[in-house]
Amino acid sequence: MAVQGSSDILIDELYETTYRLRLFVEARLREKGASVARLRALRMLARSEKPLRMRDLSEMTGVAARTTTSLVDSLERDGLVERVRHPEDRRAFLVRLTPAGVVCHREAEELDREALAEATAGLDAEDRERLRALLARIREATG
Amino acid sequence: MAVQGSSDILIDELYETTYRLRLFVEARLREKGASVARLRALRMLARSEKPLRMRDLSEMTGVAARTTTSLVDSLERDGLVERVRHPEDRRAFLVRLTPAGVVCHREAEELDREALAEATAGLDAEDRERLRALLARIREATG
DNA sequence: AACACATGCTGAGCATACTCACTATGTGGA
DNA sequence: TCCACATAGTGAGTATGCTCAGCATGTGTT
Repeated sequence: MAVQGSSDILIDELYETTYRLRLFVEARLREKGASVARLRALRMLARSEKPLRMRDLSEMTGVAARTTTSLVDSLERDGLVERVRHPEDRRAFLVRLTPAGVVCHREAEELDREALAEATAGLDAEDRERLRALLARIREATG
Repeated sequence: MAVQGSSDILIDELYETTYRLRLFVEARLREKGASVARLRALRMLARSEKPLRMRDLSEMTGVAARTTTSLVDSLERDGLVERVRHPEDRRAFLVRLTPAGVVCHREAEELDREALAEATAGLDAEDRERLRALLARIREATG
């Protein structure tokens, strides 16, 4: 019982830490019209040599296809990406960064790096390895 | 640069771990018509001697007042809680568990304990303390 | 008593995620 | 060739969170 009680608290702290970290990063990204979800998509588009299909973007960012539709809608409204018909597959769209999207990505990436470095400043290399190992053990247990 | 790159990965792992853990727990709670958000509210109502004001429930669960309104709407639709007018403050409602809510809470609490114990089964007491300390250091850096 | 301000809750609207159902299109086998 | 099945994207609906605006009510001050 005492052991179970202690995992409750531990997991609460894990949730709380992740939540606060997210707020911390979101607050900085918002200044440049970005967000964690947006940055993930912009990053994949920037890394890719060629425009990406919606499907590929979904898989690379790790969210459901439907979520990508909404996200790309919003990025497109803001002029950061554009959808182009796939030249060979008429079902598909290709998504690519606009010049404004390239700029937004670059700035957001910089802010993200700064924020994450700041958030983990209290951890040295050994701490990071230790944390990584502990998190990996939880992931193993949760499939 | 290498250091910043490594915090990226570390934080991604933190997000990923929390996300998967959430799915793991949600899947179990769903069987009983509960969820993480619902359980948090049911738990506070169960712990309290007296019915709680919406405001108090918000503070105890750590979410915005508006979020509590929607959550209580949903719990009320499912017959797990009920709103009663506050006898002295006509602006306020008191929220209390119904008998069905008491049962749902008890079952969800049990499933939650099991799931969390399972998720953290790979960690001994020392690991937990270490993880807790590392998380605390991130929280310190993020305000 | 009356006004100013604070508090309690909810409507409206947004962001991020999900599932399920559907349309349009591609593809492989009979 | 044509039918069955798979795949690409999105509409509809839901859950969980947020902010801002607004109404009703409480409270304290003059």
